[in-house]
Amino acid sequence: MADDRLSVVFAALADPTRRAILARLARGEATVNELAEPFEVSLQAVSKHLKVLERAGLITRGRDAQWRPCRLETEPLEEASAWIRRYRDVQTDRMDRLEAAIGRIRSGAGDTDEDGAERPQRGQ
Amino acid sequence: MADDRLSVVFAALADPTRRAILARLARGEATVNELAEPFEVSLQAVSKHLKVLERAGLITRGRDAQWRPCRLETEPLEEASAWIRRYRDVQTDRMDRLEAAIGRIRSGAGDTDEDGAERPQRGQ
DNA sequence: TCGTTGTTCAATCTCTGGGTTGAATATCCA
DNA sequence: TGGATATTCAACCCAGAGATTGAACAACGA
Repeated sequence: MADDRLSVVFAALADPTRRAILARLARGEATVNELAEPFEVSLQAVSKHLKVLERAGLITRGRDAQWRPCRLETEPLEEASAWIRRYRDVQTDRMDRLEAAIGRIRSGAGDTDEDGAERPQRGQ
Repeated sequence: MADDRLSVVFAALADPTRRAILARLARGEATVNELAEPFEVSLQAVSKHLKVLERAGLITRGRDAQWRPCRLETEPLEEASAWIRRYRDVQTDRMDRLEAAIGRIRSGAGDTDEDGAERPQRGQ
Protein backbone atom coordinates (compact mmCIF):
# COMPACT_ATOMS: atom_id res chain seq x y z
CA MET A 1 0.00 0.00 0.00
CA ALA A 2 1.14 3.55 -0.76
CA ASP A 3 2.05 5.56 2.31
CA ASP A 4 0.59 8.95 1.48
CA ARG A 5 -1.97 10.18 3.94
CA LEU A 6 -5.06 9.76 1.80
CA SER A 7 -4.08 6.24 0.72
CA VAL A 8 -3.53 5.21 4.33
CA VAL A 9 -6.95 6.55 5.33
CA PHE A 10 -8.82 4.90 2.46
CA ALA A 11 -6.99 1.63 3.05
CA ALA A 12 -7.99 1.77 6.72
CA LEU A 13 -11.62 2.23 5.68
CA ALA A 14 -11.44 -0.69 3.23
CA ASP A 15 -12.19 -3.29 5.90
CA PRO A 16 -15.61 -4.03 7.36
CA THR A 17 -14.22 -4.85 10.81
CA ARG A 18 -12.45 -1.52 10.99
CA ARG A 19 -15.50 0.36 9.75
CA ALA A 20 -17.59 -1.37 12.40
CA ILE A 21 -15.05 -0.33 15.00
CA LEU A 22 -15.31 3.28 13.89
CA ALA A 23 -19.10 3.05 13.94
CA ARG A 24 -18.92 1.78 17.51
CA LEU A 25 -16.54 4.57 18.51
CA ALA A 26 -18.93 7.13 17.08
CA ARG A 27 -21.15 6.27 20.05
CA GLY A 28 -18.35 7.01 22.50
CA GLU A 29 -14.95 5.85 23.68
CA ALA A 30 -14.32 2.15 24.17
CA THR A 31 -11.58 -0.23 25.27
CA VAL A 32 -9.98 -2.90 23.14
CA ASN A 33 -11.99 -5.64 24.81
CA GLU A 34 -15.25 -3.78 24.30
CA LEU A 35 -14.39 -3.21 20.66
CA ALA A 36 -13.38 -6.81 20.10
CA GLU A 37 -16.50 -8.26 21.71
CA PRO A 38 -18.79 -8.26 18.63
CA PHE A 39 -16.22 -9.96 16.41
CA GLU A 40 -15.13 -13.53 16.07
CA VAL A 41 -11.48 -12.74 15.49
CA SER A 42 -8.88 -12.82 18.22
CA LEU A 43 -8.10 -9.89 20.47
CA GLN A 44 -4.71 -9.61 18.84
CA ALA A 45 -6.30 -9.21 15.44
CA VAL A 46 -8.46 -6.38 16.77
CA SER A 47 -5.37 -4.84 18.31
CA LYS A 48 -3.78 -4.85 14.86
CA HIS A 49 -6.84 -3.22 13.34
CA LEU A 50 -6.62 -0.50 15.95
CA LYS A 51 -3.02 0.10 15.02
CA VAL A 52 -4.03 0.55 11.40
CA LEU A 53 -6.74 3.01 12.42
CA GLU A 54 -4.31 4.86 14.66
CA ARG A 55 -1.72 5.11 11.89
CA ALA A 56 -4.42 6.60 9.69
CA GLY A 57 -5.19 9.14 12.38
CA LEU A 58 -8.76 7.85 12.62
CA ILE A 59 -8.46 7.08 16.32
CA THR A 60 -6.36 8.20 19.25
CA ARG A 61 -5.75 6.22 22.38
CA GLY A 62 -5.50 7.24 26.00
CA ARG A 63 -4.46 5.34 29.06
CA ASP A 64 -6.65 4.48 32.03
CA ALA A 65 -4.83 1.99 34.26
CA GLN A 66 -4.48 -1.19 32.20
CA TRP A 67 -7.04 0.00 29.65
CA ARG A 68 -6.28 1.84 26.44
CA PRO A 69 -9.52 3.67 25.60
CA CYS A 70 -9.95 4.46 21.91
CA ARG A 71 -11.49 7.63 20.62
CA LEU A 72 -12.70 8.47 17.13
CA GLU A 73 -10.91 11.29 15.30
CA THR A 74 -12.89 12.80 12.47
CA GLU A 75 -10.33 15.00 10.76
CA PRO A 76 -9.06 12.30 8.37
CA LEU A 77 -12.67 11.47 7.52
CA GLU A 78 -13.14 15.10 6.59
CA GLU A 79 -10.10 14.90 4.37
CA ALA A 80 -11.27 11.74 2.63
CA SER A 81 -14.74 13.17 2.24
CA ALA A 82 -13.31 16.33 0.70
CA TRP A 83 -11.40 14.31 -1.89
CA ILE A 84 -14.47 12.34 -2.87
CA ARG A 85 -16.67 15.42 -3.01
CA ARG A 86 -14.39 16.93 -5.62
CA TYR A 87 -15.26 14.18 -8.12
CA ARG A 88 -18.65 13.01 -6.94
CA ASP A 89 -20.48 15.76 -8.79
CA VAL A 90 -18.67 15.86 -12.12
CA GLN A 91 -21.26 13.71 -13.85
CA THR A 92 -23.90 16.27 -13.00
CA ASP A 93 -21.58 19.14 -13.86
CA ARG A 94 -20.85 17.61 -17.22
CA MET A 95 -24.54 17.18 -17.89
CA ASP A 96 -25.18 20.78 -16.88
CA ARG A 97 -22.52 22.04 -19.23
CA LEU A 98 -23.74 19.78 -22.00
CA GLU A 99 -27.26 21.07 -21.58
CA ALA A 100 -25.99 24.63 -21.55
CA ALA A 101 -24.05 23.93 -24.73
CA ILE A 102 -27.11 22.45 -26.39
CA GLY A 103 -29.05 25.48 -25.33
CA ARG A 104 -26.48 27.76 -26.97
CA ILE A 105 -26.47 25.70 -30.14
CA ARG A 106 -30.25 25.82 -30.34
CA SER A 107 -30.19 29.57 -29.89
CA GLY A 108 -27.72 29.81 -32.74
CA ALA A 109 -24.45 30.48 -30.86
CA GLY A 110 -22.88 27.06 -31.51
CA ASP A 111 -19.24 25.92 -31.29
CA THR A 112 -18.69 25.27 -27.58
CA ASP A 113 -16.45 22.87 -25.70
CA GLU A 114 -18.26 20.47 -23.47
CA ASP A 115 -15.88 20.41 -20.52
CA GLY A 116 -12.59 21.97 -21.47
CA ALA A 117 -10.61 18.76 -21.01
CA GLU A 118 -7.50 18.20 -23.04
CA ARG A 119 -8.04 15.45 -25.58
CA PRO A 120 -4.78 14.16 -27.04
CA GLN A 121 -5.15 13.11 -30.66
CA ARG A 122 -5.58 9.46 -31.40
CA GLY A 123 -2.91 9.33 -34.10
CA GLN A 124 -1.75 6.06 -35.57
CA MET B 1 -9.41 -7.72 0.88
CA ALA B 2 -13.06 -8.09 1.90
CA ASP B 3 -15.43 -8.27 -1.04
CA ASP B 4 -18.38 -6.24 0.19
CA ARG B 5 -19.16 -3.27 -2.00
CA LEU B 6 -17.95 -0.52 0.32
CA SER B 7 -14.66 -2.30 1.02
CA VAL B 8 -14.02 -2.75 -2.68
CA VAL B 9 -14.66 0.94 -3.34
CA PHE B 10 -12.46 2.18 -0.49
CA ALA B 11 -9.70 -0.24 -1.48
CA ALA B 12 -9.87 1.06 -5.04
CA LEU B 13 -9.46 4.60 -3.73
CA ALA B 14 -6.49 3.61 -1.56
CA ASP B 15 -3.98 4.02 -4.36
CA PRO B 16 -2.62 7.32 -5.64
CA THR B 17 -2.35 6.09 -9.23
CA ARG B 18 -5.99 5.08 -9.27
CA ARG B 19 -7.08 8.36 -7.67
CA ALA B 20 -5.11 10.23 -10.31
CA ILE B 21 -6.85 8.20 -12.99
CA LEU B 22 -10.23 9.12 -11.54
CA ALA B 23 -9.19 12.76 -11.36
CA ARG B 24 -8.24 12.62 -15.02
CA LEU B 25 -11.53 10.99 -15.94
CA ALA B 26 -13.42 13.71 -14.14
CA ARG B 27 -12.29 15.96 -17.01
CA GLY B 28 -13.76 13.59 -19.57
CA GLU B 29 -13.46 10.13 -21.09
CA ALA B 30 -10.03 8.79 -21.93
CA THR B 31 -8.38 5.72 -23.41
CA VAL B 32 -5.98 3.41 -21.61
CA ASN B 33 -2.99 4.93 -23.36
CA GLU B 34 -4.05 8.46 -22.46
CA LEU B 35 -4.57 7.43 -18.86
CA ALA B 36 -1.22 5.65 -18.69
CA GLU B 37 0.76 8.50 -20.20
CA PRO B 38 1.46 10.48 -16.96
CA PHE B 39 2.70 7.42 -15.08
CA GLU B 40 5.96 5.57 -15.15
CA VAL B 41 4.47 2.14 -14.72
CA SER B 42 3.79 -0.21 -17.62
CA LEU B 43 0.63 -0.12 -19.66
CA GLN B 44 -0.30 -3.52 -18.28
CA ALA B 45 -0.13 -2.18 -14.74
CA VAL B 46 -2.50 0.64 -15.67
CA SER B 47 -4.77 -1.90 -17.31
CA LYS B 48 -4.88 -3.75 -14.01
CA HIS B 49 -5.69 -0.55 -12.13
CA LEU B 50 -8.57 0.03 -14.51
CA LYS B 51 -9.86 -3.42 -13.78
CA VAL B 52 -9.85 -2.65 -10.08
CA LEU B 53 -11.74 0.58 -10.70
CA GLU B 54 -14.20 -1.21 -12.95
CA ARG B 55 -14.81 -3.90 -10.35
CA ALA B 56 -15.55 -1.16 -7.85
CA GLY B 57 -18.04 0.36 -10.27
CA LEU B 58 -16.02 3.57 -10.36
CA ILE B 59 -15.57 3.45 -14.11
CA THR B 60 -17.31 1.88 -17.08
CA ARG B 61 -15.71 1.14 -20.42
CA GLY B 62 -17.00 1.41 -23.93
CA ARG B 63 -15.56 0.30 -27.22
CA ASP B 64 -14.48 2.56 -30.05
CA ALA B 65 -12.61 0.49 -32.65
CA GLN B 66 -9.43 -0.69 -30.90
CA TRP B 67 -9.87 1.78 -28.09
CA ARG B 68 -11.61 1.12 -24.78
CA PRO B 69 -12.64 4.56 -23.54
CA CYS B 70 -13.08 4.84 -19.78
CA ARG B 71 -15.76 6.88 -18.14
CA LEU B 72 -16.09 7.94 -14.52
CA GLU B 73 -19.11 6.63 -12.60
CA THR B 74 -19.96 8.63 -9.52
CA GLU B 75 -22.52 6.46 -7.81
CA PRO B 76 -20.01 4.45 -5.73
CA LEU B 77 -18.38 7.73 -4.71
CA GLU B 78 -21.74 8.86 -3.46
CA GLU B 79 -22.06 5.67 -1.46
CA ALA B 80 -18.60 6.02 0.08
CA SER B 81 -19.24 9.65 0.83
CA ALA B 82 -22.51 8.80 2.52
CA TRP B 83 -20.78 6.30 4.80
CA ILE B 84 -18.14 8.81 5.82
CA ARG B 85 -20.65 11.57 6.36
CA ARG B 86 -22.43 9.45 8.94
CA TYR B 87 -19.40 9.52 11.24
CA ARG B 88 -17.61 12.67 10.19
CA ASP B 89 -19.73 14.88 12.36
CA VAL B 90 -19.98 12.92 15.59
CA GLN B 91 -17.20 14.91 17.21
CA THR B 92 -19.21 18.07 16.71
CA ASP B 93 -22.41 16.33 17.77
CA ARG B 94 -20.76 15.09 20.92
CA MET B 95 -19.51 18.59 21.65
CA ASP B 96 -22.96 20.03 21.07
CA ARG B 97 -24.51 17.55 23.48
CA LEU B 98 -21.73 18.18 26.01
CA GLU B 99 -22.31 21.90 25.79
CA ALA B 100 -26.04 21.40 26.13
CA ALA B 101 -25.42 19.22 29.18
CA ILE B 102 -23.15 21.85 30.71
CA GLY B 103 -25.83 24.40 30.04
CA ARG B 104 -28.38 22.28 31.88
CA ILE B 105 -26.02 21.73 34.79
CA ARG B 106 -25.33 25.47 35.04
CA SER B 107 -29.05 26.18 35.03
CA GLY B 108 -29.48 23.69 37.85
CA ALA B 109 -30.95 20.67 35.99
CA GLY B 110 -27.87 18.43 36.21
CA ASP B 111 -27.42 14.67 35.81
CA THR B 112 -27.40 14.12 32.04
CA ASP B 113 -25.76 11.53 29.86
CA GLU B 114 -23.28 12.91 27.40
CA ASP B 115 -24.06 10.80 24.39
CA GLY B 116 -26.27 7.89 25.32
CA ALA B 117 -23.72 5.25 24.35
CA GLU B 118 -23.79 1.92 26.11
CA ARG B 119 -20.84 1.52 28.41
CA PRO B 120 -20.28 -2.06 29.46
CA GLN B 121 -18.84 -2.35 32.94
CA ARG B 122 -15.15 -2.85 33.29
CA GLY B 123 -15.44 -5.78 35.64
CA GLN B 124 -12.39 -7.83 36.52
C1' DT C 1 -2.95 -9.23 -46.68
C1' DC C 2 0.35 -7.28 -43.74
C1' DG C 3 2.24 -4.09 -40.61
C1' DT C 4 0.91 -0.96 -36.87
C1' DT C 5 -1.37 0.49 -32.87
C1' DG C 6 -4.25 -0.36 -28.65
C1' DT C 7 -5.27 -3.43 -25.19
C1' DT C 8 -5.41 -7.63 -22.56
C1' DC C 9 -3.84 -12.27 -21.00
C1' DA C 10 -0.53 -15.29 -18.65
C1' DA C 11 3.21 -16.40 -15.88
C1' DT C 12 6.08 -14.86 -12.48
C1' DC C 13 8.11 -12.16 -8.52
C1' DT C 14 7.99 -9.69 -4.19
C1' DC C 15 5.78 -7.53 -0.44
C1' DT C 16 2.17 -6.74 2.67
C1' DG C 17 -2.43 -7.45 5.05
C1' DG C 18 -5.00 -10.02 8.04
C1' DG C 19 -5.25 -13.95 10.59
C1' DT C 20 -3.36 -17.31 14.09
C1' DT C 21 -0.93 -18.93 18.64
C1' DG C 22 2.09 -18.27 22.52
C1' DA C 23 4.69 -15.36 25.38
C1' DA C 24 5.57 -10.86 27.43
C1' DT C 25 4.25 -6.53 29.66
C1' DA C 26 1.37 -3.41 32.49
C1' DT C 27 -1.73 -2.52 36.02
C1' DC C 28 -5.02 -3.55 39.42
C1' DC C 29 -6.73 -5.86 43.73
C1' DA C 30 -6.64 -9.06 47.70
C1' DT D 1 3.68 -10.35 46.87
C1' DG D 2 0.98 -12.90 43.81
C1' DG D 3 -2.92 -13.84 40.97
C1' DA D 4 -6.19 -11.80 37.67
C1' DT D 5 -7.25 -8.85 33.82
C1' DA D 6 -6.07 -5.84 29.63
C1' DT D 7 -3.19 -5.27 26.02
C1' DT D 8 0.74 -5.82 23.05
C1' DC D 9 4.77 -8.17 20.97
C1' DA D 10 6.80 -11.85 18.14
C1' DA D 11 6.88 -15.42 14.94
C1' DC D 12 4.60 -17.52 11.60
C1' DC D 13 1.15 -18.68 7.59
C1' DC D 14 -1.41 -17.79 3.49
C1' DA D 15 -3.78 -15.23 0.06
C1' DG D 16 -3.81 -11.33 -2.67
C1' DA D 17 -2.03 -6.65 -4.49
C1' DG D 18 0.96 -4.46 -7.55
C1' DA D 19 4.62 -4.73 -10.51
C1' DT D 20 7.21 -6.89 -14.48
C1' DT D 21 8.01 -9.25 -19.18
C1' DG D 22 6.49 -11.63 -23.21
C1' DA D 23 2.91 -13.24 -25.98
C1' DA D 24 -1.76 -12.93 -27.78
C1' DC D 25 -5.84 -10.71 -29.55
C1' DA D 26 -8.47 -6.91 -31.92
C1' DA D 27 -9.10 -3.44 -35.21
C1' DC D 28 -7.43 -0.07 -38.25
C1' DG D 29 -5.10 1.61 -42.74
C1' DA D 30 -2.11 1.20 -46.68
